[in-house]
Amino acid sequence: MGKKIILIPTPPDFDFGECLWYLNRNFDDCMYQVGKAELNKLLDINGKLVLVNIKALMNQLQVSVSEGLLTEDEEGFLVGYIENWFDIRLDLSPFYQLLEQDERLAYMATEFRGLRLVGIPELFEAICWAIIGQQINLTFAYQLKRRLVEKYGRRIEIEGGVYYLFPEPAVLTGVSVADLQEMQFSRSKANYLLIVAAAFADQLVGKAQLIAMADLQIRQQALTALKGIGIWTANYVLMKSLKERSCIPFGDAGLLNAMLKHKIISDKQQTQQIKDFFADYKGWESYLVFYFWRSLSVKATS
DNA sequence: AGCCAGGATCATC
DNA sequence: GATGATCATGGC
Repeated sequence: MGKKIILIPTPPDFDFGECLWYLNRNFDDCMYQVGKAELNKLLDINGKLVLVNIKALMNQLQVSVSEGLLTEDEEGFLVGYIENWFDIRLDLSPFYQLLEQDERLAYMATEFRGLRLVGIPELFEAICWAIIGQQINLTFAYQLKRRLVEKYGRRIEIEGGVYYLFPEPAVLTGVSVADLQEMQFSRSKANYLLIVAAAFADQLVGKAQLIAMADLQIRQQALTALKGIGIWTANYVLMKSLKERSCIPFGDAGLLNAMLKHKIISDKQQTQQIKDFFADYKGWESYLVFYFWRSLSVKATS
């Protein structure tokens, strides 16, 4: 790998191991590779394809890149990307205090401590991933994403490993519904993906535009204006890509199962109980959702 | 075999 | 504005 190592300081309530475990839980995500205590991901930095390697040491992340030298700006971009990806610059102690007030959830504050809301910084990727994941099980969803990425995404090969970028919108606009159906996307889902790709290619939608909007409700409206994006998808995307703190993907199958599991509801129809429960987590709704999702995967006892 | 999956849309009441 | 049917396909 590259000679230069970039250091990113991390706060006390940050645990890279917990984040890695989440990334690697039971699924096969093609957008990164988790190794033993390290993470590799291909990034497009200012037009350069750069394989990034991340490890944790003491209170910092050690980041090295495959390409020779990055300019100061490019390095700044990379650091910002990683800080955003792992939501590093956030004090989680208020959230843990809230969890500890509920005996059903208090264990999360210790077992999951240091786990950050792992995001999807690229907005286009986040939207596509949310659409892919609509109404199908995650195992199948990850398969679909892999087929899409391996067919239409840019790639590099380094030391025998193959690493991918998520496909560009402009590439997907040249793809037909039938092409995607061959990969076992449903017709409607294929349609949605192409609509979103066209909107991005035409610059009708973008992360900067979304961030510039006045508030959460306006952002939700901007997203749900696109066919195929309902309120669940909008909230998922805002949580994962813009790090909105108060997004609740109501109706989410995983969220409902987690709330059943923790006996916060006894029936998936109890929408009012769900809203009431989240009312105590103002400003931390997204984190609570994320920790609920985390709770659905169980670590093997060794 | 049958229900479920990190839903959205459209028609209809 | 609420509900219900329909879509679509693999996992378990």
